[in-house]
Formats: sequence, C-alpha cells, structure tokens
Amino acid sequence: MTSTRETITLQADTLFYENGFEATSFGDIAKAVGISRGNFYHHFKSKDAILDAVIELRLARTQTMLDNWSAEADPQERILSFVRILITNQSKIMAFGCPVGTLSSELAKLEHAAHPRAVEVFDLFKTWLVTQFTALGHGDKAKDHALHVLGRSQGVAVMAAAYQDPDFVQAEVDALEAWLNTLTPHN
Amino acid sequence: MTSTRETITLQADTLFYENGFEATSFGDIAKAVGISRGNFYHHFKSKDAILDAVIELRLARTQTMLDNWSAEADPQERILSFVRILITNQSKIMAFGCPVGTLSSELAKLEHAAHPRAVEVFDLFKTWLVTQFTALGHGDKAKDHALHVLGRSQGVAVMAAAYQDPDFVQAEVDALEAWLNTLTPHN
DNA sequence: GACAAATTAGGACAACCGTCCTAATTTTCA
DNA sequence: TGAAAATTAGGACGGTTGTCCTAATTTGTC
Repeated sequence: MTSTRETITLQADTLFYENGFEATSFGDIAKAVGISRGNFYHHFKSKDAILDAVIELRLARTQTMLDNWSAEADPQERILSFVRILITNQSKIMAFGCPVGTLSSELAKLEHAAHPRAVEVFDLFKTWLVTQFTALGHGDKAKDHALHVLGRSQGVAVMAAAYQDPDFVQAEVDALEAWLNTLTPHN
Repeated sequence: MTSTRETITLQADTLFYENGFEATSFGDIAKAVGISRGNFYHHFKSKDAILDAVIELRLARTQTMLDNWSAEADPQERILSFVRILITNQSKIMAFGCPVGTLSSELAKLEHAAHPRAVEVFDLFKTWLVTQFTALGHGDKAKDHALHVLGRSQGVAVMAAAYQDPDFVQAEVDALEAWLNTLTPHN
C-alpha cells in the first residue's frame, strides 16, 4: 500500500539517478508514475520539493543499510561491506556513476539550495566509517581514514562510469582491501 | 586576434564546466560572448557542435599540459606534476569538481553521443601516465597504476566539491605521493 | 569606390519547461 | 445515504529552450 506521494518519490529517485536532476522533467516523472502532470501539485508544490523528498528517501535508505552492516561483528568486515557496494551495484555504477557523488556534483554546479542536504548522505557514510575506524583503534586518524575510503570509492565510481571496465572496479576494490589490511594487521 | 568561433568555444568551455552542459543555454553563451543569439548558427549549427568544439579544445589543452610536464627529467616527478593539479586548481575544483570527471558523468547520464569523445581526455592522461610508470620500470603493472592514480584524483575532486575542505585535498595529495614512494623507493 | 562574401542583429517558430487553476471524480466517514 | 474531503485529469499561463530565417551591416578584394 504505497501512497502516490511515495510512488512519485521512488520514480523521481530513479530518474534523478539515471538521467540527472536537471534533465528530468515533470513530464518524465508523471509518465513513469502514470498520473497527469497537473495533478502533481497536490503532492508536491515544486520540483525542488520532490528533490527534497528524494534526498530524504536516500538518507533513510542509507541509514538502514548502515544499520544492517553494523550487525557484522568485526569493524574491518563492516568497512569491507561498504567498499563492496562497488561490486554489488557494479552494473548501475558503470552506467550512471554513484548516486551520491553525481547528485552532489550536479547540485554544486547548479548552486542549488539542496546541495548541503545532498551532501548529508556523504555525512552518514563518513560518520559511520569514523565509528568503525575508531573501533579499530585508529583514534585521531579515524576521520582521515573515513574520508580516504569515501574518496577512493568515489573515484572508482567516476572511472567506472567513464570506462565501463569491471576488471578495474575489482582491482580497485582489492587494492582498497589491501590498504585496509596494511592499516590493521590481522594477527 | 581570437576569432568569434574561438571566443564562443572558450566561453562555452567555462560555462559547461561551472554550470554544467545541460544547464547552460544558448542565451547564456551568447550573453557571455556578447553576440546575439540568432547569430550563433553562423558559427555552430547546433549546441552539440559547440560541445564537440569544447571537447576538442580540452583535448588540445590537455595534450599541451602533458607535453610540458614531460620536460621534467624524472618520471616520478612528472607523475607528481599530474597529482598536484589538485592543489594548483584547488579553488575551482572545490567549487565545480574536475572538468573531465563531471562532464563525463553528465554525458553518461544523458546518454549523449559525445560521451566517448569526452572520455578521450581521460585517455590522454591514462596513456601519458602509463608511459611514466613504464619508464619507472613497472611493466605490466603500468596500466593498473595509471588508472589507480586517475581514480584517486577523481575521488579527491568529488569529495572536494562536496565538502570544500582544503586540508582533505592536501592530505590526499600527500597520501598519493606516499603511495608513489612506496612503489618506487628512492635510493 | 564597387561588389561579393562574411558576419551580424533581431525576431519568428514550435516545443517544452515548471507552475497553477478549475472542474470533475473518487474516497472517506458520520 | 449524503455531505465533506481528498484526489484526479486536463488544460492554460508565461517563460525559456534549441533552431531557423531574413534583412541589414560590415568586411575584404579587385
């Protein structure tokens, strides 16, 4: 029993990811949802309001995903769960890049008011990663390591979308795993 | 004595970078150049034609930059020249990301015909980096190392545009330099 | 100085954009 | 069952988009 508002948000989320925010029109979303264009304003008063809802959806989804990964006993294994979304979502990432990174980049160029809110998805990952690195005993280096892992993942996503090369993605995931092992020798 | 066509290309290059390709209109370019909108089609028959010219401009600029770096005697130092564009162009990158990466990402989402051509800028960097790593004696690992450096740089650019944190950029550049030293110990 | 070519400005064009309004329909519930 | 509320379709709106046309102006050349 998903409400029309939810359906709009879900479809907009997909379209914003696959085609970009600017390139997605009201008509595109209306067609995907199967409602008339004019009816829209009963659910959202503007396109920006839809963007806000999409960002909140992504924030909630991300938090749920992070909570699930926290079930893992070993913090190192938790971090690997994060790194491996590059493999899990490989085909989508090779086609459209990372949803977080590409939206952040687009909203930055548009100087869109929702940019800081979109970056909060990064914050969720960052905070969670800091927690894991702290648990591994990396103290004041935890934040640096968290941003490092985030950045490496973003770089892989950009190059994956440029070249569509699964071997590169796998090699970089392996390299990140090796780097993690360098940080924390498993005795 | 720059021709109108050159001026259009230069202004479009800046606007595409700072605002995005899709978000930049003919009117925006016309205003920046200082000519009427209708006059445009005497120089470019379509917006895509302007994009092609911009990409070719970037290809030429990139090649020139790589040639200049090749003057450096030590291949390791050449690679560092590449890494340090993150510092040189820091403020622009924090505002708009990497021009190569963001255009590639946008054109991928638009399924634009010019996407492969835009990726050729990456190819220039890649080929050049492969040459440097080969000169350092990394043989069959040269290509992997080249893509690794490219990816790391892209990741830094994405995160820089998200957080506008110069310290993060500097830390990542240092980390990349340290990684390079790990690869090739300087005795 | 005359004439052809290159370049220009300005506006027309159809299509689409985000937004908004209205009137009809469906749903809810006392 | 009937009235109130929620939801819907369809279209109008002003503005902007990329594209194209025409007529005027500038430029270059003999």
